[in-house]
Amino acid sequence: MNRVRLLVFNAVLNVLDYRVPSGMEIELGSVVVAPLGPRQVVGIVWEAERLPGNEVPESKLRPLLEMLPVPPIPAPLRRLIEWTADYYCAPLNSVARMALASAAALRGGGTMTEYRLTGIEPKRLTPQRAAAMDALEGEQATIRELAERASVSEGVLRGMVGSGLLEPVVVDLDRPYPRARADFAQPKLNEDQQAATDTFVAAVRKGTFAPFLLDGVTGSGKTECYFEAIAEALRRGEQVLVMLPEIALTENFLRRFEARFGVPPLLWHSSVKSTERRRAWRAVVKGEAQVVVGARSALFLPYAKLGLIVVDEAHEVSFKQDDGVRYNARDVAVMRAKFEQIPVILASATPALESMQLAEAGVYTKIDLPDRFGGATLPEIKIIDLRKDIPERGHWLAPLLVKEMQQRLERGEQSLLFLNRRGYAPLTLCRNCGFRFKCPHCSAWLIEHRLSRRLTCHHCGFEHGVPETCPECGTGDCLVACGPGVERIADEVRELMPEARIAVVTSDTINSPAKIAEFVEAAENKLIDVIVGTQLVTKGYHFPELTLVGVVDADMGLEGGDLRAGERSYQQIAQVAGRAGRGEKPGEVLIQTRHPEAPVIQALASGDRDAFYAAEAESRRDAMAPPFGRWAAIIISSEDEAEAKAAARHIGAARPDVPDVFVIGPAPAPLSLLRGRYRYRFLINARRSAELQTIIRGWLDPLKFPNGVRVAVDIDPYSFV
DNA sequence: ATTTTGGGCACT
DNA sequence: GTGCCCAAAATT
Repeated sequence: MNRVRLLVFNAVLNVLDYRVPSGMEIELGSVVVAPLGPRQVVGIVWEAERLPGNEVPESKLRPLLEMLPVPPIPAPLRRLIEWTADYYCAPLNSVARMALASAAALRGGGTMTEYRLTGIEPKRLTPQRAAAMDALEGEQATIRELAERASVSEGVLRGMVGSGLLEPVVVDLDRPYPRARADFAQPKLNEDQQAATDTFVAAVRKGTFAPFLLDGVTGSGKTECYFEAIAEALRRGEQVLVMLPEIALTENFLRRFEARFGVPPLLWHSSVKSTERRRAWRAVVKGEAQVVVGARSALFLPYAKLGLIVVDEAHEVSFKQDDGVRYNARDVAVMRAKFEQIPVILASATPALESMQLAEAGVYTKIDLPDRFGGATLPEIKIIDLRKDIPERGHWLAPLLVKEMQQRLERGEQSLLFLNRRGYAPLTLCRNCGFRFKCPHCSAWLIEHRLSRRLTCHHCGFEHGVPETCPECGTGDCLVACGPGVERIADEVRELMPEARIAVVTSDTINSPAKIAEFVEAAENKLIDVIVGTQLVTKGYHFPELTLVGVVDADMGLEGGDLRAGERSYQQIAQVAGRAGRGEKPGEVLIQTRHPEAPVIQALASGDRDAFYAAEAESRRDAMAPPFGRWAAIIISSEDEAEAKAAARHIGAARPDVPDVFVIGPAPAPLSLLRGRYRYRFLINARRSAELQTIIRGWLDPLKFPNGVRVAVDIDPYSFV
């Protein structure tokens, strides 16, 4: 090869031609450095169609500068990147970027200095040093990380190095990870689990594309089943990717994984520190990383020999990325398995309708785990009609629910209240003049947080202290909180049951692995009577003494006109209901609603899941929504409202006139101001047969926009915001 | 996205 | 002719 096409990491340029200098041994997928104008860029040697007669003349080609010492990006991953860019109407290089960790990781090698306690017992200690000694027992990390962990300044630690309390340790950046052992612990499986396991193990051995939908009720032991598939891949020396929807779920997963395989898996998500990221990336590339557990971004890593993909909680909406490249990691995972020719397991207690349809159509093999493990029974579900069983004024818990909670407290059992709303109250207003606290950067109210005494925007993170007087009319003591959040529900429980020990579980309070571990330990040791939590508590936890789940507001998720609102509510409530009665004692679930007749609520109460899926499928068919039709959104945004509006009109004027494609808009997006950007939106509905992506590309590609305007295409949108 | 270029224009 | 600003073109 003396001439190559290179996918360069530059915002608007994708594939450029370069000359290969003699002596440089490159192949497809090689990662190289190339000159671009006066600067240097990293690129991947790409196989791309070359239009005959349209070639860049030899004289314009500049030579590649350097080949980076990493294995080439394998062909199946290059095909996946192309498929993703094509399907989601995204630039090739922004997809490809997700396959590389950082520029530093590409260079590799080297060492760094970490520090640990020497074990010397000092005679006297300053309070800061004493705190550090306590917090850093058994820890080894960089000064910066240790300082963060011990909540002291870096200066304190440097002082401790000087007086010999901390010692430096030189660490190899690429040091290997401890090996997982496929047969570390023997699993105990019931008959259904064994059958599922046998199927998975056979599929891993066969090593061809095989998508599975592992459909098992909460508590049926799905994890144990796919652990055996992982074990088989490990025995064969293959790598495994496990995707979890939220970092918050990993703590529980890590413990179970370590119990089964003897070592923790590798973690890959956005908050993994850069040095660890780099080490993990290099281990992934060399095939040394055996099992990688991660969020969406772990999907595009260049595994050397991937043998299995598992997507746990596969129905979760957070697998849909809503910024940057808007892809659905669950769907892309299946495509990756296809290109890699390996099995993929989608596990869920409440599969997405799309997945169910694909299973029915025979595209996915459906594996059922109908019973709870160890003889535990599914909880009994009852509906509380809030129109009849009315909570006290200014309260949100119906008398019946309160009575049940009090019984649990007397029996020494635990209750869980679920409300998917952080903070104390979703709206604060002035009783005197009606002023409402609004985010200056978003069209949204500020949410009051009593724990941190701040008003916060949940979209952009804007924060404001709670003022004494109304900023509009100046009246004092006039601000009233409207509506409930988990903090307010916790207050209500405190008032009703003063002796109860209450834990508020939201991303505000449980925001680190240590805090999660602390909470889980407290709950397991019965140091908590009532858990009040957001969606954070709906999954993954197993508390044997938890026998009552109360859903504070089952109607909340149904507002907003989102296509998947019904399904999402069903999944969320079914998941949180699954937390009850996981031990020997049976569980009970109380669902508070103002619409007991709604299909979602009826399906939950009767336990008739099939009826719910059938009803949901019918309403999707009517809306021409997936899987019967297709939706896409185009979101236009700018810091300048007029500019955004003009760009939206510009796009509207060029709308395609194609049969089977219906364009709605432009209209201000539901959140018309988000993070300081004004937003307009088109919705596009198409028949399944329509070439939706081709039509959208043909529509938008010829258009030009001012610099400050961003135009984003969202194929199969989840959030209609 | 960033850098280079070239045209138009005021000023010397 | 020279410097400066801005828009347009190029980047392989």
